[in-house]
Amino acid sequence: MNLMENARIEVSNIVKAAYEKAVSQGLLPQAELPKIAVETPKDASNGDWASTVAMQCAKLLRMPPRKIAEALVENMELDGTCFAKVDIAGAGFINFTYNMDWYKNALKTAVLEGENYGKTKLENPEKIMVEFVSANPTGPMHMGNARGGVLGDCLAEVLSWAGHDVTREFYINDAGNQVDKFAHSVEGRYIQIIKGEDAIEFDPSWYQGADIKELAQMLVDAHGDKLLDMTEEERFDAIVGFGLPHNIEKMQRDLARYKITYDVWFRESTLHQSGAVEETVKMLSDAGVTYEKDGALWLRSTAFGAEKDDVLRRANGFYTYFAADIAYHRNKFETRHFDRVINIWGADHHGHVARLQRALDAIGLNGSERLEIVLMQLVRMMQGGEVVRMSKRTGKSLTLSDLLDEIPVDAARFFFNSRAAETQMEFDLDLAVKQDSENPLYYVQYAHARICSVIKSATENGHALPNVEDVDLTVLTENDEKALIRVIAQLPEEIISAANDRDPSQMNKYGVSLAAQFHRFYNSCRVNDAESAIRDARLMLCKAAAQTIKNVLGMIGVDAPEHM
RNA sequence: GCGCCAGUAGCUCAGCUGGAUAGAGCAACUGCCUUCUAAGCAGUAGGCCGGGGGUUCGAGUCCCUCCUGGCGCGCCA
Repeated sequence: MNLMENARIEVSNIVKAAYEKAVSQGLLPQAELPKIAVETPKDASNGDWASTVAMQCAKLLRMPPRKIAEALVENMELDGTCFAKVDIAGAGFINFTYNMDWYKNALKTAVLEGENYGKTKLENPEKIMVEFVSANPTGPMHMGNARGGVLGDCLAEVLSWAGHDVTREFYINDAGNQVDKFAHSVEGRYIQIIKGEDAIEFDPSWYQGADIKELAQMLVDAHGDKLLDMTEEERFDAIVGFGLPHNIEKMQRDLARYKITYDVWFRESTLHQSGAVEETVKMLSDAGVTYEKDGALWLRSTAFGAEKDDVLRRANGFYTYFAADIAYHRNKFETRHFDRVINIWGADHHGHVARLQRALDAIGLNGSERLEIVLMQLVRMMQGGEVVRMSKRTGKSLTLSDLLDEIPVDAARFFFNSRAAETQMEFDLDLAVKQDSENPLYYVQYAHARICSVIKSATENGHALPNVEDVDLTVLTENDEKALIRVIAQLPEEIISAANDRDPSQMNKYGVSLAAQFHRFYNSCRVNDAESAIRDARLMLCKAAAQTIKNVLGMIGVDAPEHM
């Protein structure tokens, strides 16, 4: 249990005990109290914790809130708790203030736990898969993938810090219509290269990106015109067999450059080959939720509240992406035994969330509870004050590797993790390139570098970091010192909250507030000029702050530089 | 038409399960380096929290409704 959670429980217990005592003295009427409301005041001058129980119960106890608060506070026992004092404010707020022991413990915990500070150990960790990006291997990754990549990677990391057993997975859509389209696009360009532009008319359904032409050229370089002699099927296999692995390797390289590595790359085609798709569709049929119409096999989605039924197997005999997706998720739950699966999807896929969950429900996998989808709004790219349209057809899209050519990886990662998934983001490339010092990332990194510099300077003056057990931490009584300790102490709860909300952007916000409090401390409290007892305690505080920043930045996947 | 997400300072956004005078950053203005990194700090200015109803001790937060913006509603993925 972390210090914050512990304090919350103590407040609740103190209030409950005080109520019992007040009742026994006849100060308050006997009643069944609701769950004691405990919160952290926004303004630290109102104490570290507050209970609004007095207002909450005014009606129930038929007394003015302040009277209730007075009766409670009179009967409160703080000995043995982490609080030094309690007082009443405003309409009847009961405010609790930490004692020095709490500060001492908080700081010591951070120092001793070091690079593990913030981690939670769960008795029953969940086995969670985070599936993210899963871009089509038919072309380069775009800016939406850039955002999804960071959100997924950071979410996975946060979940893992919160104590879960996390697997990162990339689903490769190497089957279906998109692959056919891809093959035809490359084939067309291949023929154009061999026989000339006029030999085959450009088909508007082709992908138009330069990458398609490059692939065609590579095939020409490797095989000359030999593909023309093949049957259509052989040619298709040759193109796909070369093109997809080529693209997948490129995606892996780009993602590695983006500091994302996956545990599993899962191919959709394996589901078709193994018969898992067919088998899954049969399960749905056996469950009685399908029917045939117009030569196709349909899922009775309307029975689950959807507006329309969905096709599982097309009239041409091929399974739809939806059917494969059900099979894929069945594989996640049934074959690989994940307790929970979290997918990061673009908001444009929101229509698929419910039907996939319901289809899984229908085959007994409880998708409504165990499959969670984080919907991410797509990113609007701005350049020169104009929206840059992303389009595979025109091939004009900005790719992930373009982005990384323009701005540092850490800046991109921090930026894309700075907002919750559902907020719409604008990405101004012009600003991102030049905006260095305005970027909050540098604000946080700067705090870390500053601390390292302070510690280095201490060491150079013969004051190496002492052992935390040998330092009297209770000399840290300045407001900015205590405020910094309080922020540091929040880390474990911040991580748990980010994990539970599936919102890793909370870690960015926390990192900024931590850096801000350090900068304030730095400006008001000298470390190396202070007398030795205070200097040592402040050095400990610096060490804890640096470690906390480093852990937070590490979670986001960005470096904590020692000097800038 | 239906569904999902959003609407808070000039701009980009925080605001946790309803709580105390609604907060940051950028932009503007004023101070602070003979002292550990000024990529910093302190301060000033800037707000019918989209509109209107409702719920209650108390609403930016919850409910209803309307307005505006983004995205969906394929035998594509």
